[in-house]
Amino acid sequence: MFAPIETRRAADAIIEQIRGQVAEGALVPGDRLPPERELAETFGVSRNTVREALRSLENTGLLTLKKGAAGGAFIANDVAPAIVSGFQDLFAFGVIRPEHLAEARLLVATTSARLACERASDAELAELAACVDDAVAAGAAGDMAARSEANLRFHRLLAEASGNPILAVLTDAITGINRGFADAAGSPPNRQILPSRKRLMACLLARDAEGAAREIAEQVKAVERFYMKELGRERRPVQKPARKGAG
Amino acid sequence: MFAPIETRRAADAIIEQIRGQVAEGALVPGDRLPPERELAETFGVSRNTVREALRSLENTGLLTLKKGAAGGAFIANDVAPAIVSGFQDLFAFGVIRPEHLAEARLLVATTSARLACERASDAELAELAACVDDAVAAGAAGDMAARSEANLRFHRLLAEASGNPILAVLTDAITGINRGFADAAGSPPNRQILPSRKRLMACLLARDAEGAAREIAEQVKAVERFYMKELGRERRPVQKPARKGAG
DNA sequence: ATTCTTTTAATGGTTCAACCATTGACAAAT
DNA sequence: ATTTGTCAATGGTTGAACCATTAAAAGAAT
Repeated sequence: MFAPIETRRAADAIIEQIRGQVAEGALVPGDRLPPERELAETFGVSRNTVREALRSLENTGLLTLKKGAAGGAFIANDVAPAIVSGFQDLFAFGVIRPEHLAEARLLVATTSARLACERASDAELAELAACVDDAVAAGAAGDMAARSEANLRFHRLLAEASGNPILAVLTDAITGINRGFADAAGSPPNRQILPSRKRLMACLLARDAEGAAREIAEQVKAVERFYMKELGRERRPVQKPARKGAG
Repeated sequence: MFAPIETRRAADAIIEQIRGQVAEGALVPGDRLPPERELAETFGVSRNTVREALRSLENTGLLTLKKGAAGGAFIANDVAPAIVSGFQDLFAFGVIRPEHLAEARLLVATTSARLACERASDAELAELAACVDDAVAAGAAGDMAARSEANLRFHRLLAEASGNPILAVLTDAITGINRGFADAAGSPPNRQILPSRKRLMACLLARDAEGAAREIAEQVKAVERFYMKELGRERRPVQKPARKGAG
């Protein structure tokens, strides 16, 4: 007979409206929203409420807030970082565990390699080759951090060369979590990685999809084994700290 | 000689601190944060600033804010929806396009099917079978919406049965975007889907990974073809609405 | 005229104090 | 034992005020 009343929070309604405009294409990257004071009047809420909405949207990468005279809230499609940190959160909560990550890395890397073989442009192949050279140079110079960065960048470039941005985002997400491992375990030896990279580049240039997939699969597995060994050696029991509040 | 000073926003610093506590495991799901007024005093900022931070974190699914006497900010690992809406945003911005989605769907579904063959428990297999039955019943009753939901749920269950939550999250993300297609294009005919589902279930029960992967791949491709045909028929030119503000 | 400096206005960032709305616990009445 | 009323804790919202930053306009010096 009577239906329960729904009371939405004002900020959530604002978020929804802005998201809706973006989804419809009425707001495209670069567009500027009215100033906060004006939005407050338009929505009939206080400026603080508008700010809560804008800040949340900025936090998800949908908006960029710039202060100053020509400032304001601008539509930005910098959403990938939010996805990456979302996966990081899932890892922090233990929903995603290292073995899941390893499996996903293998899947994403091999798929990227296959598709890159079919679709990579000459420019992308050149960039990949240059990335390998960077890793070689960094390794020769003893700069392990730079070498590690180059190796991670290689995965990113490979995913981009696949032509599917979903793979690129996933690579970022996996890399974002993996970076913690790399910091804790140190870098795997170059003598394993670099020859594999050379062979992989040869497969890419020859458009040998299965060969490329096999090559990067072996390399990914080798790196995983290295991490597991290193981290297993100095494994600490899972932190189970004192819980605060009313758990 | 002098380095540029960094002026961080107070709310961002608070977000980072809370995220850090979660990442360290000092805050686990269910834990309750101190009340906003207390947090404001602890951080030495105003309550509004605390709220901006808490609202952003709630928006990303890391916190749940409950009002009332025993209310407060609780740690929640309900992060998956944020990832899903992140992918939806990428689609809205045109970064992810339908062909990317189709490719990803194929990859995720076939991988899920393979892994589910190896790992699915009897209970999970039973749930999958029940889901197929639901779809059959809904189709027989003419409830297209329920049938569509059951079909989408099948993908979700299959991904869960793979044992890798990353696949489950990706399935949610892809489904979230695809739902728009389903609404626009209507439901594909049952006579295509259901026999395929039966064969797939047989493969799962027989632990025939390659057979299962092949089966769901064919079905996914068929559905994609259906959508492309339906949407191509009544294709509208990409909405290019009037741009607001200073683009 | 050109260049440098100053001023000004627009805008986000933050604070404060207050009040409302909801919720759950406890007490009181039945 | 059940209902009802009261109360305190807590998030939700408001409005006004002020600060900090930025870009553009105005003005001054050359």
